[in-house]
Amino acid sequence: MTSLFDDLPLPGFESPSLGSSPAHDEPPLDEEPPYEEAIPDGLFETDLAAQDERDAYYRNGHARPVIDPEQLLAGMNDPQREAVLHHGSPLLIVAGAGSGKTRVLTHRIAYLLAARGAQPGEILAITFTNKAAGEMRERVEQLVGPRARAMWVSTFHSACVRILRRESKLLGFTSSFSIYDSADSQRLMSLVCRDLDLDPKQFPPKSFTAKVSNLKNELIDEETYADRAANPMEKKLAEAYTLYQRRLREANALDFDDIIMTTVNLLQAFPDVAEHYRRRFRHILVDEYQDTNHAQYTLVRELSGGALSDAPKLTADGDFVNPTAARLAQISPAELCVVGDADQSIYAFRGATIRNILQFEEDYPDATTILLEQNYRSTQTILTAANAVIERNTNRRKKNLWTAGDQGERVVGYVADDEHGEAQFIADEIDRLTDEDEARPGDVAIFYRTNAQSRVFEEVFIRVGLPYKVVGGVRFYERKEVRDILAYLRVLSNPEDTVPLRRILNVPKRGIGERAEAMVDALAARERISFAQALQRVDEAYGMAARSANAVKKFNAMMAGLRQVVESGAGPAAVLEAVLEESGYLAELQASTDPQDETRIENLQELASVALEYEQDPGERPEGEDAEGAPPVGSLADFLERVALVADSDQIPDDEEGQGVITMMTLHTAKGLEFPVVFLTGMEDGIFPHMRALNQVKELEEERRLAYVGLTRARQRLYLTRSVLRSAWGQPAYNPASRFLEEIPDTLVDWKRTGAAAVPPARGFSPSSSGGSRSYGSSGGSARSTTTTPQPGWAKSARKVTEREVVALAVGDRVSHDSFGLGTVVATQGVGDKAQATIDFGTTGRKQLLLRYAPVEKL
DNA sequence: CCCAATTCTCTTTTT
DNA sequence: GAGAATTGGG
Repeated sequence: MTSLFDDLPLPGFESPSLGSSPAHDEPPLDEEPPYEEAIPDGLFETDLAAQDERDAYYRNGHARPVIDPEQLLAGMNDPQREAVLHHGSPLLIVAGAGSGKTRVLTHRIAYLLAARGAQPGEILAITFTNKAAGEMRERVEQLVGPRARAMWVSTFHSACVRILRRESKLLGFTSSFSIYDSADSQRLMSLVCRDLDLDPKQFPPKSFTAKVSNLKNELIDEETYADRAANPMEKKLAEAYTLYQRRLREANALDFDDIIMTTVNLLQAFPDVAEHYRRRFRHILVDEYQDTNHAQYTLVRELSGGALSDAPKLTADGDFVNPTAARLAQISPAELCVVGDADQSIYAFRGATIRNILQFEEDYPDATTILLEQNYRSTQTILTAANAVIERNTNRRKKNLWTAGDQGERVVGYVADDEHGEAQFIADEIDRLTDEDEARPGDVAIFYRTNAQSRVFEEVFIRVGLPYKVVGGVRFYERKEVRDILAYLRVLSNPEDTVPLRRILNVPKRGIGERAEAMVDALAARERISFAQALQRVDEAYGMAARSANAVKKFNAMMAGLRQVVESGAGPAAVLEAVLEESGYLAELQASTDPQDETRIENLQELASVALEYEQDPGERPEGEDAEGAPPVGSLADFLERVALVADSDQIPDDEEGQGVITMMTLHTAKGLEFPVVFLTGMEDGIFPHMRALNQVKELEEERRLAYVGLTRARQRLYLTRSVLRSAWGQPAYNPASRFLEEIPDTLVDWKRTGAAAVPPARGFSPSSSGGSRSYGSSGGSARSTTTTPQPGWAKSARKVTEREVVALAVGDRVSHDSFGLGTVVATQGVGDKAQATIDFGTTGRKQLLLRYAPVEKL
């Protein structure tokens, strides 16, 4: 079957048209499809139905398959060719940015099928996002035809879900288990902490959630952790972890991290299951290997076998521990091919470990490494800039990207007075590029470090009328109203699932307050029944007001009615409609006068149309054993599973016909993509690199890799912008230039504007409003406006600061303090009489000072 | 006992 | 500036 989400159109996007392979990585492959006569027998079934299917397939615009192995190698450089041909030992492809790794991967798969007799069912290809999986499948399909559909090309998470659904009985849950996303996990952990009477100040549920996630990524289960917990904090965490897991189990649910960890446990605990998958998957390919965490690493190892540490387990007598283990040891390892680039590892914060790639050779002693350094994407100028930045990282395998192409234009730099000026410059520049036919909106991408930075761009772009799309941020599926309605569907699909049940209990308001809920909870605990069952027995709840009990009964009746709708065989769209009506949710929104509720209704309509499109085209039925345990195609459960694992990057607009839209996203989301024109914004110390990374070498290096990823996304034009003044969570702050800017050789950058006009306001901020933020040096772009020049936020407060002059400080300034002595400014915050500075006084330590009162002097 | 207004706290990045 | 926790009003 296709990867889980291939056919699910995402809100706000045209359905991707099949066959329009986004231009990526490489010069286009052979335009001319091979001859049909050349297709050997067996590539397609020969009966008539299959013939019809094949004809329809080609009429739909698919290229004819390439079956000539020689053609698969045409136009490749030597290392690429070697990577496609290699066989016999584990293969590590170190693929620099833009070096054609997707092409190598897809052609390798095609080659396995065409020339090495591999069956599609023997292939497992793993990527990190559904979009990447979909693209890979599509491109392989273009090469080898529809037989590619029997391959598993999917994300770690969907592949594991598939395995788990099939084997769920072994693990004691049903195949219809729910998947908790991070918001669900968060909520569940909050409930757990409350049950354990933990002081949220001392033991914040949020950090517990993060810690549990880390433990799972390290494959440490709750029992193991409980045994080793030493200090009070760890003991509490162990308690919470244990209860959290129990609650998940009771709800027949798994969280994101469980999906991987449980699959690993399954393979390790049941050798016959491991044997099954090892016999099945003879070729395992992993993309973005540098982003695998320990759990994912182990998963690959268990699936493929053959790692050094994977020696068969023997008893003291030298016998295999059991017959299955003996058989397992005899299965030759799968051919493992991993592709990655340590320089692009940007997910260490969630447990990815570079170790996996750096030590691949140690784990697999007979491994071969192939290095791809030739870049087919960017100009040499861009590559030189990127190389210069990444070279600052230590402990890194040397790698030098180069291109046979042009030098290209210089990188453009711009320093704005504030973030509005930055956005305005970018808008003007895009205007110019499109007017002069240098680029279409769809060619342009804007990257930033944090999602919050997108807002200003949106404001300006709306005003000047530039078409854009923000990828990520408050995601569609994380909007409150969408989650509320999905929670109804989840309860209908899995009645014991407590987290969504409690979410909807009083949404919309129906008179079941906190107290009533707590009483139901108490009843559940007393009777040792689930929350759902306790709801059905409200009458037994102690101390429940009659009014509340009635409200609960009304709720029960409403849910029973909805359940009937489900049992009558209605599809997800129809059920969703019934929920909107019967719950009163839609009515409440319609009655509201809050203009925000109108967008909420639109979002729900969007959700309804997603459901409808799913219902009309629910995708293909998995074949044979792949279907085992999976929810029936078209069912509510299947629909929910598809929406549960959607990622930001799955929503990136495909390069459609026409002008396209400007794409805005975080640097993390940008990985794996490329655009002719790229704006890297917010190049300021404290923004990028992020404040929290400034003081730690390791984190700073990860930020630098992130910068490297950003720089190497650009094909032809690269812009680097920063702003002198920027409002961050309420208060304005001055940030110095990003250190990454200084790491790029001067000669490569053409500064269109430097910070000259933007010296931080002089001492005391004498508020001549033209001082700090003048109108932008816009050069007659059609769409510009001075009205949005922010009335300097500090002007008002600055007026009060007349009695005493506030020292204007910037990061790096040396100061002297009357009692603390000499120090260095490490951060500044706020402006006017609220201006603060964090100052490092060496042995005295670090102090945060309100400058209005602090006796400091700038040196 | 429930709800609405008010006051706080956050924000890196994500499957 | 938004979302959650908290407090006072009904």
